[in-house]
Amino acid sequence: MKSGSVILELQRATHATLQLLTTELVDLDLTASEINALGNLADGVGRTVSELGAAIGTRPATLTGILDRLERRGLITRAPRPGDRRAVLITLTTDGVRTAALIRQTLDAVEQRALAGLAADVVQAARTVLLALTEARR
Amino acid sequence: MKSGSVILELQRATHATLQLLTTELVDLDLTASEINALGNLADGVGRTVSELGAAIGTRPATLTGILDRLERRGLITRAPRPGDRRAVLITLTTDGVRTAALIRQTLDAVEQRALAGLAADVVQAARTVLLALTEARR
DNA sequence: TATTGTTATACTCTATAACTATA
DNA sequence: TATAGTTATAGAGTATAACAATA
Repeated sequence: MKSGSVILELQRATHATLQLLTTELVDLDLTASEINALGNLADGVGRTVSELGAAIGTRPATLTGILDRLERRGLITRAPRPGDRRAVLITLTTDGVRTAALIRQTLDAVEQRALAGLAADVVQAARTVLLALTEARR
Repeated sequence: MKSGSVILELQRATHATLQLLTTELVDLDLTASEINALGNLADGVGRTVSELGAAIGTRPATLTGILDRLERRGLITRAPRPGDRRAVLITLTTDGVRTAALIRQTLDAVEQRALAGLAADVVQAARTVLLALTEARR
């Protein structure tokens, strides 16, 4: 065992699932990043640009363009955050809630299908490893 | 437990490790995709464009540009594959071997550092899940 | 005819730095 | 002065379709 690199396997899995997701959600006409953003907002909790950027791994400058398109399509709104007007709070619109729910649904379906044969503790172990890699520092 | 989506956590971990990697390897002046390609070629086994594309999750049309830059920098060579001259066999040059080795070394170091506290069977479980997600079909 | 890879096009993502507005 | 986000720019990744060479 223990042949390849976990990190290379990680990137492989990410590309594969991303491609599968955009294929299944092709009718929404959204990019992978847009799907990722909406998927993270799906819980209905508003987030600032920085917070969302940290969650999906994109810088604020990149996120601006993604949010521009989502806003233009009426899926999110941007508003200054009460208490600190420098920050921008991103919230799903009614349409956005519906779209995000569909994304989460598809996400869960893909996940269940892919991991159907695996024991719960195996999946839980994977979560632990993913979290450790996410928090890796130099 | 079991709050978020494994797939969203997967993408988060990928972004984080990718960013860490390019930071640690900034002296090589390579993009994430170039690092990914070289990391996959590091075992010294030649691969066709299709094979490498499948390994790193990019389409042949995308890979062409990545390979163009790696070839221009003298890290890989392209040659028709004996037996099927339609296919292009990608091989590391001497410089490429050295660079790929450094990448694998850094990859392993990041991985060891991040997963230091975790039991071997937890990491192995994560590999199983990553493989299952990589092979997910609709 | 089918397959492998490249090219062409248009759009999206990315990094960096400069900028605005708030704090 | 510092922070949050946007804008500007240039380069890289992406999907799709059309194409040449080979099978």
